[in-house]
Amino acid sequence: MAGVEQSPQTPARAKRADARRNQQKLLDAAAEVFVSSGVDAPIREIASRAGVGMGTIYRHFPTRADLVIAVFRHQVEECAEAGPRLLAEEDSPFAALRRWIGLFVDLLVTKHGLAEALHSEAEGFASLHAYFLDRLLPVAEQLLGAAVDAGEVRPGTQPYELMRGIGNLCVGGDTDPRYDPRRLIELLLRGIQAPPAA
Amino acid sequence: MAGVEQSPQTPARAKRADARRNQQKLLDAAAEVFVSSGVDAPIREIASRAGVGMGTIYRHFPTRADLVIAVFRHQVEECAEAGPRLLAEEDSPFAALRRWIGLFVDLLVTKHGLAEALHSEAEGFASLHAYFLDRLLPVAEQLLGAAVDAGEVRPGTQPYELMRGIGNLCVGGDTDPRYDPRRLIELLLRGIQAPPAA
DNA sequence: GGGAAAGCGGAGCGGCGCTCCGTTCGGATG
DNA sequence: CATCCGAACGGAGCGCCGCTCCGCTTTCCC
Repeated sequence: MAGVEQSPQTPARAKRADARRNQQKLLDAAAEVFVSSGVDAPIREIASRAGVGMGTIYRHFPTRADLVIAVFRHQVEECAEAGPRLLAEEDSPFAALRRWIGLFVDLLVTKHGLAEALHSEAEGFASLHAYFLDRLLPVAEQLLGAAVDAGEVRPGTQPYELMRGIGNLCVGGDTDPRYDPRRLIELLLRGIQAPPAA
Repeated sequence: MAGVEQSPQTPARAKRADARRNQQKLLDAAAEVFVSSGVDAPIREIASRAGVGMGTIYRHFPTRADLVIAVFRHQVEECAEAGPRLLAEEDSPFAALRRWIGLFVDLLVTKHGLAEALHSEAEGFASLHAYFLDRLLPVAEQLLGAAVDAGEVRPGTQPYELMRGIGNLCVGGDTDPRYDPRRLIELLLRGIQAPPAA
Protein backbone atom coordinates (compact mmCIF):
# COMPACT_ATOMS: atom_id res chain seq x y z
CA MET A 1 0.00 0.00 0.00
CA ALA A 2 1.39 3.36 -1.11
CA GLY A 3 5.10 2.68 -0.80
CA VAL A 4 7.20 5.81 -0.38
CA GLU A 5 10.65 4.32 -1.02
CA GLN A 6 12.35 5.00 -4.33
CA SER A 7 15.53 3.39 -5.61
CA PRO A 8 18.03 5.94 -7.03
CA GLN A 9 18.26 4.70 -10.62
CA THR A 10 14.66 3.75 -11.27
CA PRO A 11 13.70 4.37 -14.89
CA ALA A 12 10.24 5.41 -13.71
CA ARG A 13 9.91 9.18 -13.62
CA ALA A 14 10.87 10.51 -10.18
CA LYS A 15 8.26 12.46 -8.27
CA ARG A 16 8.32 16.17 -8.81
CA ALA A 17 10.03 18.31 -6.18
CA ASP A 18 6.95 20.31 -5.19
CA ALA A 19 4.97 17.11 -4.78
CA ARG A 20 7.57 15.74 -2.39
CA ARG A 21 7.64 18.99 -0.45
CA ASN A 22 3.88 19.05 -0.12
CA GLN A 23 3.76 15.47 1.00
CA GLN A 24 6.18 16.28 3.79
CA LYS A 25 4.30 19.42 4.76
CA LEU A 26 1.14 17.34 4.96
CA LEU A 27 2.75 14.71 7.15
CA ASP A 28 4.04 17.36 9.55
CA ALA A 29 0.74 19.20 9.65
CA ALA A 30 -1.22 15.99 10.14
CA ALA A 31 1.02 14.93 13.00
CA GLU A 32 0.39 18.24 14.75
CA VAL A 33 -3.34 18.20 14.14
CA PHE A 34 -3.69 14.57 15.22
CA VAL A 35 -2.20 15.52 18.58
CA SER A 36 -4.35 18.58 19.09
CA SER A 37 -7.64 17.42 17.59
CA GLY A 38 -7.42 13.64 17.29
CA VAL A 39 -7.08 11.47 14.22
CA ASP A 40 -10.52 12.37 12.93
CA ALA A 41 -9.91 16.08 12.73
CA PRO A 42 -11.49 17.78 9.71
CA ILE A 43 -9.49 17.26 6.53
CA ARG A 44 -9.78 20.95 5.80
CA GLU A 45 -7.94 21.75 9.01
CA ILE A 46 -5.00 19.57 8.09
CA ALA A 47 -4.89 20.94 4.57
CA SER A 48 -4.97 24.55 5.67
CA ARG A 49 -2.42 23.97 8.41
CA ALA A 50 -0.13 22.54 5.74
CA GLY A 51 -0.92 25.47 3.48
CA VAL A 52 -2.20 23.30 0.64
CA GLY A 53 -5.57 22.74 -1.01
CA MET A 54 -7.89 19.86 -0.36
CA GLY A 55 -7.18 18.33 -3.72
CA THR A 56 -3.56 17.91 -2.74
CA ILE A 57 -4.27 16.04 0.44
CA TYR A 58 -6.58 13.63 -1.33
CA ARG A 59 -4.08 13.07 -4.12
CA HIS A 60 -1.31 12.08 -1.73
CA PHE A 61 -3.50 10.22 0.71
CA PRO A 62 -6.68 8.99 -0.97
CA THR A 63 -8.26 7.87 2.28
CA ARG A 64 -7.87 9.19 5.75
CA ALA A 65 -6.41 5.87 6.80
CA ASP A 66 -3.55 6.31 4.33
CA LEU A 67 -2.62 9.54 6.03
CA VAL A 68 -2.84 8.05 9.51
CA ILE A 69 -0.75 5.10 8.43
CA ALA A 70 1.89 7.35 6.93
CA VAL A 71 2.07 9.46 10.06
CA PHE A 72 2.46 6.50 12.41
CA ARG A 73 4.45 4.21 10.15
CA HIS A 74 7.70 4.79 12.01
CA GLN A 75 6.26 3.93 15.39
CA VAL A 76 4.51 0.85 14.06
CA GLU A 77 7.72 -0.36 12.43
CA GLU A 78 9.66 0.17 15.64
CA CYS A 79 7.07 -1.78 17.57
CA ALA A 80 7.12 -4.62 15.07
CA GLU A 81 10.90 -4.82 15.11
CA ALA A 82 11.01 -4.81 18.88
CA GLY A 83 9.20 -8.15 18.97
CA PRO A 84 12.00 -10.50 17.95
CA ARG A 85 14.53 -8.43 19.86
CA LEU A 86 12.59 -8.74 23.10
CA LEU A 87 12.23 -12.46 22.51
CA ALA A 88 16.01 -12.72 22.43
CA GLU A 89 16.69 -10.35 25.30
CA GLU A 90 14.13 -11.27 27.91
CA ASP A 91 14.36 -14.16 30.33
CA SER A 92 11.28 -15.95 29.07
CA PRO A 93 8.95 -15.75 26.07
CA PHE A 94 6.13 -14.67 28.35
CA ALA A 95 8.19 -11.80 29.73
CA ALA A 96 8.98 -10.77 26.17
CA LEU A 97 5.29 -10.94 25.25
CA ARG A 98 4.36 -8.83 28.24
CA ARG A 99 6.90 -6.14 27.45
CA TRP A 100 5.99 -6.12 23.77
CA ILE A 101 2.33 -5.67 24.59
CA GLY A 102 3.41 -2.77 26.77
CA LEU A 103 4.98 -1.12 23.74
CA PHE A 104 1.87 -1.76 21.68
CA VAL A 105 -0.34 -0.25 24.35
CA ASP A 106 1.90 2.81 24.63
CA LEU A 107 1.57 3.31 20.91
CA LEU A 108 -2.21 3.20 21.04
CA VAL A 109 -2.73 5.19 24.20
CA THR A 110 -0.23 7.97 23.62
CA LYS A 111 -1.62 8.89 20.24
CA HIS A 112 -4.85 10.71 20.86
CA GLY A 113 -7.71 8.70 19.49
CA LEU A 114 -5.65 6.16 17.59
CA ALA A 115 -7.27 3.27 19.39
CA GLU A 116 -10.72 4.64 18.67
CA ALA A 117 -9.93 5.06 15.00
CA LEU A 118 -8.54 1.57 14.75
CA HIS A 119 -11.88 0.09 15.64
CA SER A 120 -14.36 2.49 14.16
CA GLU A 121 -16.16 0.70 11.41
CA ALA A 122 -16.41 3.95 9.47
CA GLU A 123 -15.52 3.29 5.85
CA GLY A 124 -11.96 4.36 5.14
CA PHE A 125 -10.54 3.19 8.43
CA ALA A 126 -10.74 -0.40 7.33
CA SER A 127 -7.32 -0.25 5.74
CA LEU A 128 -5.85 1.23 8.90
CA HIS A 129 -7.00 -1.83 10.73
CA ALA A 130 -5.57 -3.97 7.97
CA TYR A 131 -2.18 -2.28 8.12
CA PHE A 132 -1.81 -2.74 11.86
CA LEU A 133 -2.82 -6.33 11.45
CA ASP A 134 -0.45 -7.08 8.59
CA ARG A 135 2.47 -5.60 10.41
CA LEU A 136 1.87 -6.56 14.01
CA LEU A 137 -0.11 -9.77 13.97
CA PRO A 138 2.82 -11.91 12.77
CA VAL A 139 4.92 -10.53 15.60
CA ALA A 140 2.21 -11.35 18.10
CA GLU A 141 1.93 -14.83 16.66
CA GLN A 142 5.65 -15.37 17.04
CA LEU A 143 5.76 -14.19 20.63
CA LEU A 144 2.62 -16.02 21.63
CA GLY A 145 3.75 -19.19 19.91
CA ALA A 146 7.04 -19.12 21.75
CA ALA A 147 5.26 -18.60 25.06
CA VAL A 148 2.93 -21.49 24.34
CA ASP A 149 5.84 -23.73 23.37
CA ALA A 150 7.54 -22.81 26.63
CA GLY A 151 4.43 -23.92 28.48
CA GLU A 152 3.85 -20.45 29.87
CA VAL A 153 0.61 -19.75 28.03
CA ARG A 154 -2.42 -21.95 27.61
CA PRO A 155 -2.53 -23.41 24.13
CA GLY A 156 -5.51 -22.43 22.01
CA THR A 157 -5.11 -18.73 22.64
CA GLN A 158 -5.96 -16.88 19.42
CA PRO A 159 -3.39 -14.22 18.54
CA TYR A 160 -5.82 -12.18 16.47
CA GLU A 161 -8.41 -12.16 19.16
CA LEU A 162 -5.87 -11.21 21.79
CA MET A 163 -4.47 -8.33 19.75
CA ARG A 164 -7.88 -7.01 18.92
CA GLY A 165 -8.99 -7.30 22.51
CA ILE A 166 -5.95 -5.38 23.71
CA GLY A 167 -6.63 -2.73 21.10
CA ASN A 168 -10.21 -2.49 22.30
CA LEU A 169 -9.15 -2.16 25.90
CA CYS A 170 -7.03 0.83 24.98
CA VAL A 171 -10.00 2.86 23.83
CA GLY A 172 -10.46 5.84 26.08
CA GLY A 173 -7.29 5.08 28.02
CA ASP A 174 -5.96 8.60 27.67
CA THR A 175 -8.98 10.53 28.88
CA ASP A 176 -10.54 8.88 31.91
CA PRO A 177 -8.34 8.89 35.01
CA ARG A 178 -10.43 6.09 36.51
CA TYR A 179 -9.65 3.81 33.61
CA ASP A 180 -6.18 2.46 33.02
CA PRO A 181 -6.12 -0.15 30.27
CA ARG A 182 -2.73 -1.39 31.43
CA ARG A 183 -4.15 -2.81 34.63
CA LEU A 184 -6.82 -4.74 32.75
CA ILE A 185 -4.35 -5.99 30.21
CA GLU A 186 -2.19 -7.25 33.04
CA LEU A 187 -5.23 -9.16 34.30
CA LEU A 188 -5.87 -10.51 30.82
CA LEU A 189 -2.30 -11.74 30.68
CA ARG A 190 -2.83 -13.52 33.98
CA GLY A 191 -5.83 -15.12 32.33
CA ILE A 192 -3.90 -16.56 29.41
CA GLN A 193 -1.10 -17.92 31.55
CA ALA A 194 -1.00 -21.67 31.78
CA PRO A 195 -1.74 -23.19 35.18
CA PRO A 196 1.58 -23.95 36.96
CA ALA A 197 1.38 -27.71 36.55
CA ALA A 198 -1.23 -30.24 35.36
CA MET B 1 -33.51 11.90 33.33
CA ALA B 2 -36.69 12.34 31.25
CA GLY B 3 -39.09 10.26 33.29
CA VAL B 4 -42.00 8.89 31.28
CA GLU B 5 -44.20 7.65 34.13
CA GLN B 6 -47.20 9.73 35.14
CA SER B 7 -49.38 9.23 38.20
CA PRO B 8 -53.13 9.23 37.35
CA GLN B 9 -54.25 12.26 39.35
CA THR B 10 -51.28 14.56 38.92
CA PRO B 11 -52.34 18.22 38.98
CA ALA B 12 -49.73 18.92 36.31
CA ARG B 13 -51.32 19.11 32.85
CA ALA B 14 -51.27 15.66 31.23
CA LYS B 15 -49.37 15.27 27.98
CA ARG B 16 -51.45 15.67 24.90
CA ALA B 17 -52.65 12.51 23.21
CA ASP B 18 -50.92 13.15 19.88
CA ALA B 19 -47.67 13.84 21.70
CA ARG B 20 -47.87 10.50 23.43
CA ARG B 21 -48.70 8.76 20.18
CA ASN B 22 -45.78 10.38 18.41
CA GLN B 23 -43.39 9.46 21.19
CA GLN B 24 -44.41 5.84 20.85
CA LYS B 25 -44.13 5.95 17.05
CA LEU B 26 -40.66 7.36 17.46
CA LEU B 27 -39.59 4.65 19.89
CA ASP B 28 -40.85 1.95 17.53
CA ALA B 29 -39.23 3.53 14.49
CA ALA B 30 -35.96 4.07 16.31
CA ALA B 31 -35.88 0.47 17.46
CA GLU B 32 -36.31 -0.71 13.87
CA VAL B 33 -33.75 1.68 12.46
CA PHE B 34 -31.20 0.91 15.18
CA VAL B 35 -31.35 -2.73 14.15
CA SER B 36 -30.99 -2.08 10.45
CA SER B 37 -28.62 0.88 10.42
CA GLY B 38 -27.03 1.01 13.86
CA VAL B 39 -27.53 3.48 16.67
CA ASP B 40 -25.99 6.33 14.74
CA ALA B 41 -28.36 6.19 11.82
CA PRO B 42 -29.34 9.60 10.43
CA ILE B 43 -31.94 11.35 12.56
CA ARG B 44 -33.89 12.16 9.43
CA GLU B 45 -34.28 8.47 8.72
CA ILE B 46 -35.79 7.77 12.10
CA ALA B 47 -38.09 10.78 11.85
CA SER B 48 -39.34 9.88 8.41
CA ARG B 49 -39.77 6.22 9.31
CA ALA B 50 -41.94 7.36 12.20
CA GLY B 51 -43.81 9.72 9.90
CA VAL B 52 -42.98 12.81 11.93
CA GLY B 53 -40.88 15.91 11.38
CA MET B 54 -37.42 16.52 12.74
CA GLY B 55 -38.66 19.06 15.22
CA THR B 56 -40.76 16.41 16.88
CA ILE B 57 -37.91 13.99 17.39
CA TYR B 58 -35.75 16.68 18.97
CA ARG B 59 -38.56 17.82 21.21
CA HIS B 60 -39.11 14.37 22.63
CA PHE B 61 -35.46 13.35 22.72
CA PRO B 62 -33.20 16.40 22.86
CA THR B 63 -30.02 14.39 22.34
CA ARG B 64 -29.46 11.19 20.47
CA ALA B 65 -28.45 9.54 23.70
CA ASP B 66 -31.89 10.22 25.19
CA LEU B 67 -33.46 8.28 22.36
CA VAL B 68 -31.04 5.39 22.66
CA ILE B 69 -31.60 5.27 26.39
CA ALA B 70 -35.36 5.24 25.95
CA VAL B 71 -35.19 2.44 23.41
CA PHE B 72 -32.98 0.21 25.54
CA ARG B 73 -34.30 1.16 28.96
CA HIS B 74 -36.21 -2.08 29.40
CA GLN B 75 -33.24 -4.28 28.65
CA VAL B 76 -30.97 -2.29 30.92
CA GLU B 77 -33.47 -2.50 33.75
CA GLU B 78 -33.78 -6.25 33.30
CA CYS B 79 -30.05 -6.61 33.39
CA ALA B 80 -29.73 -4.49 36.50
CA GLU B 81 -32.45 -6.41 38.29
CA ALA B 82 -30.91 -9.74 37.35
CA GLY B 83 -27.83 -8.94 39.47
CA PRO B 84 -29.21 -9.46 42.96
CA ARG B 85 -31.31 -12.37 41.77
CA LEU B 86 -28.31 -14.21 40.39
CA LEU B 87 -26.42 -13.52 43.60
CA ALA B 88 -29.17 -15.34 45.47
CA GLU B 89 -29.62 -18.16 42.96
CA GLU B 90 -26.12 -19.14 42.01
CA ASP B 91 -23.80 -21.36 44.01
CA SER B 92 -21.14 -18.74 44.54
CA PRO B 93 -20.78 -14.98 44.12
CA PHE B 94 -18.23 -15.53 41.40
CA ALA B 95 -20.60 -17.74 39.44
CA ALA B 96 -23.25 -15.04 39.79
CA LEU B 97 -20.80 -12.41 38.60
CA ARG B 98 -19.89 -14.51 35.60
CA ARG B 99 -23.46 -15.08 34.57
CA TRP B 100 -24.38 -11.46 35.10
CA ILE B 101 -21.51 -10.32 32.94
CA GLY B 102 -22.82 -12.73 30.34
CA LEU B 103 -26.13 -10.87 30.35
CA PHE B 104 -24.37 -7.54 30.09
CA VAL B 105 -22.32 -8.73 27.15
CA ASP B 106 -25.40 -10.08 25.40
CA LEU B 107 -27.02 -6.69 25.76
CA LEU B 108 -24.06 -4.91 24.20
CA VAL B 109 -23.30 -7.37 21.44
CA THR B 110 -26.83 -8.12 20.26
CA LYS B 111 -27.70 -4.48 19.71
CA HIS B 112 -25.94 -3.38 16.60
CA GLY B 113 -23.37 -0.75 17.48
CA LEU B 114 -24.48 -0.18 21.06
CA ALA B 115 -21.03 -0.95 22.41
CA GLU B 116 -19.44 1.40 19.92
CA ALA B 117 -21.82 4.20 20.81
CA LEU B 118 -21.25 3.70 24.50
CA HIS B 119 -17.60 4.55 24.12
CA SER B 120 -17.59 7.10 21.39
CA GLU B 121 -16.53 10.39 22.88
CA ALA B 122 -18.75 12.19 20.40
CA GLU B 123 -20.68 14.90 22.21
CA GLY B 124 -24.17 13.78 23.09
CA PHE B 125 -23.27 10.20 23.85
CA ALA B 126 -21.81 11.20 27.19
CA SER B 127 -25.16 10.86 28.90
CA LEU B 128 -25.63 7.40 27.42
CA HIS B 129 -22.45 6.36 29.13
CA ALA B 130 -23.65 8.03 32.32
CA TYR B 131 -26.97 6.19 32.26
CA PHE B 132 -25.39 2.78 31.86
CA LEU B 133 -23.00 3.62 34.66
CA ASP B 134 -25.66 4.90 37.04
CA ARG B 135 -27.80 1.86 36.54
CA LEU B 136 -25.29 -0.95 36.22
CA LEU B 137 -22.21 0.06 38.16
CA PRO B 138 -23.87 -0.38 41.57
CA VAL B 139 -24.90 -3.87 40.54
CA ALA B 140 -21.37 -4.67 39.46
CA GLU B 141 -20.05 -3.32 42.73
CA GLN B 142 -22.40 -5.51 44.68
CA LEU B 143 -21.51 -8.67 42.80
CA LEU B 144 -17.82 -7.96 42.77
CA GLY B 145 -17.82 -7.04 46.46
CA ALA B 146 -19.54 -10.31 47.32
CA ALA B 147 -17.02 -12.26 45.27
CA VAL B 148 -14.14 -10.49 46.97
CA ASP B 149 -15.64 -11.13 50.40
CA ALA B 150 -15.96 -14.79 49.51
CA GLY B 151 -12.26 -14.85 48.67
CA GLU B 152 -12.97 -15.73 45.05
CA VAL B 153 -11.69 -12.51 43.52
CA ARG B 154 -8.48 -10.65 44.24
CA PRO B 155 -9.18 -7.59 46.34
CA GLY B 156 -8.37 -4.25 44.76
CA THR B 157 -10.24 -4.98 41.55
CA GLN B 158 -11.90 -1.76 40.41
CA PRO B 159 -15.56 -2.28 39.45
CA TYR B 160 -15.65 0.74 37.15
CA GLU B 161 -12.54 -0.30 35.34
CA LEU B 162 -13.79 -3.84 34.93
CA MET B 163 -17.15 -2.75 33.55
CA ARG B 164 -15.61 -0.30 31.17
CA GLY B 165 -13.09 -2.86 30.03
CA ILE B 166 -15.81 -5.40 29.36
CA GLY B 167 -17.73 -2.78 27.43
CA ASN B 168 -14.66 -2.02 25.40
CA LEU B 169 -14.07 -5.68 24.64
CA CYS B 170 -17.56 -5.92 23.18
CA VAL B 171 -16.83 -3.40 20.45
CA GLY B 172 -17.02 -5.11 17.08
CA GLY B 173 -18.19 -8.35 18.63
CA ASP B 174 -21.10 -8.71 16.24
CA THR B 175 -19.28 -8.25 12.95
CA ASP B 176 -15.97 -10.11 12.94
CA PRO B 177 -16.30 -13.89 13.09
CA ARG B 178 -12.69 -14.18 14.24
CA TYR B 179 -13.38 -12.06 17.29
CA ASP B 180 -15.56 -13.30 20.09
CA PRO B 181 -15.48 -10.96 23.08
CA ARG B 182 -16.90 -13.65 25.31
CA ARG B 183 -13.75 -15.73 25.12
CA LEU B 184 -11.58 -12.79 26.13
CA ILE B 185 -13.92 -11.83 28.93
CA GLU B 186 -13.66 -15.37 30.22
CA LEU B 187 -9.90 -14.95 30.26
CA LEU B 188 -10.23 -11.63 32.03
CA LEU B 189 -12.38 -13.31 34.66
CA ARG B 190 -9.64 -15.90 35.14
CA GLY B 191 -7.32 -12.97 35.65
CA ILE B 192 -9.30 -11.43 38.47
CA GLN B 193 -9.79 -14.71 40.32
CA ALA B 194 -7.88 -14.96 43.55
CA PRO B 195 -5.07 -17.54 43.65
CA PRO B 196 -6.37 -20.75 45.29
CA ALA B 197 -4.43 -20.29 48.54
CA ALA B 198 -1.59 -18.07 49.77
C1' DG C 1 13.19 28.63 -24.07
C1' DG C 2 9.34 25.83 -24.91
C1' DG C 3 5.82 22.54 -24.29
C1' DA C 4 3.69 18.43 -22.27
C1' DA C 5 2.65 16.27 -18.26
C1' DA C 6 2.44 16.26 -13.35
C1' DG C 7 0.71 18.66 -9.74
C1' DC C 8 -2.20 22.13 -7.51
C1' DG C 9 -6.30 24.35 -5.31
C1' DG C 10 -10.79 25.49 -4.10
C1' DA C 11 -15.62 25.99 -5.74
C1' DG C 12 -19.24 23.03 -5.48
C1' DC C 13 -22.23 18.96 -4.34
C1' DG C 14 -24.58 15.95 -1.26
C1' DG C 15 -25.36 14.50 3.40
C1' DC C 16 -25.73 15.41 8.10
C1' DG C 17 -27.00 17.53 12.89
C1' DC C 18 -29.55 20.86 14.88
C1' DT C 19 -32.52 25.28 15.28
C1' DC C 20 -36.25 28.28 14.70
C1' DC C 21 -40.65 29.81 13.86
C1' DG C 22 -45.06 30.00 11.28
C1' DT C 23 -48.81 26.65 11.30
C1' DT C 24 -51.97 23.15 13.15
C1' DC C 25 -54.56 20.83 16.45
C1' DG C 26 -56.23 18.98 21.12
C1' DG C 27 -59.03 19.75 24.69
C1' DA C 28 -60.71 22.80 28.46
C1' DT C 29 -64.30 26.23 29.00
C1' DG C 30 -68.95 28.65 28.80
C1' DC D 1 -71.35 23.24 19.89
C1' DA D 2 -68.43 27.27 19.17
C1' DT D 3 -64.42 29.54 20.88
C1' DC D 4 -59.81 30.04 22.15
C1' DC D 5 -54.91 29.38 23.48
C1' DG D 6 -50.99 27.10 24.28
C1' DA D 7 -48.88 22.62 23.34
C1' DA D 8 -47.18 20.23 19.66
C1' DC D 9 -45.87 19.90 14.93
C1' DG D 10 -42.86 20.01 10.70
C1' DG D 11 -39.59 21.26 7.54
C1' DA D 12 -36.90 25.12 5.49
C1' DG D 13 -32.53 26.73 6.50
C1' DC D 14 -27.78 27.15 8.41
C1' DG D 15 -23.27 25.55 9.19
C1' DC D 16 -19.96 21.78 9.01
C1' DC D 17 -17.95 18.02 6.75
C1' DG D 18 -16.12 14.55 3.21
C1' DC D 19 -15.06 14.17 -1.32
C1' DT D 20 -14.79 15.31 -6.52
C1' DC D 21 -13.67 17.69 -10.56
C1' DC D 22 -11.47 20.60 -13.63
C1' DG D 23 -9.19 25.00 -15.07
C1' DC D 24 -4.71 26.87 -13.77
C1' DT D 25 0.33 26.63 -12.36
C1' DT D 26 4.75 24.53 -11.87
C1' DT D 27 8.32 21.45 -12.97
C1' DC D 28 11.50 19.36 -15.75
C1' DC D 29 13.21 17.29 -19.98
C1' DC D 30 14.91 18.32 -24.55
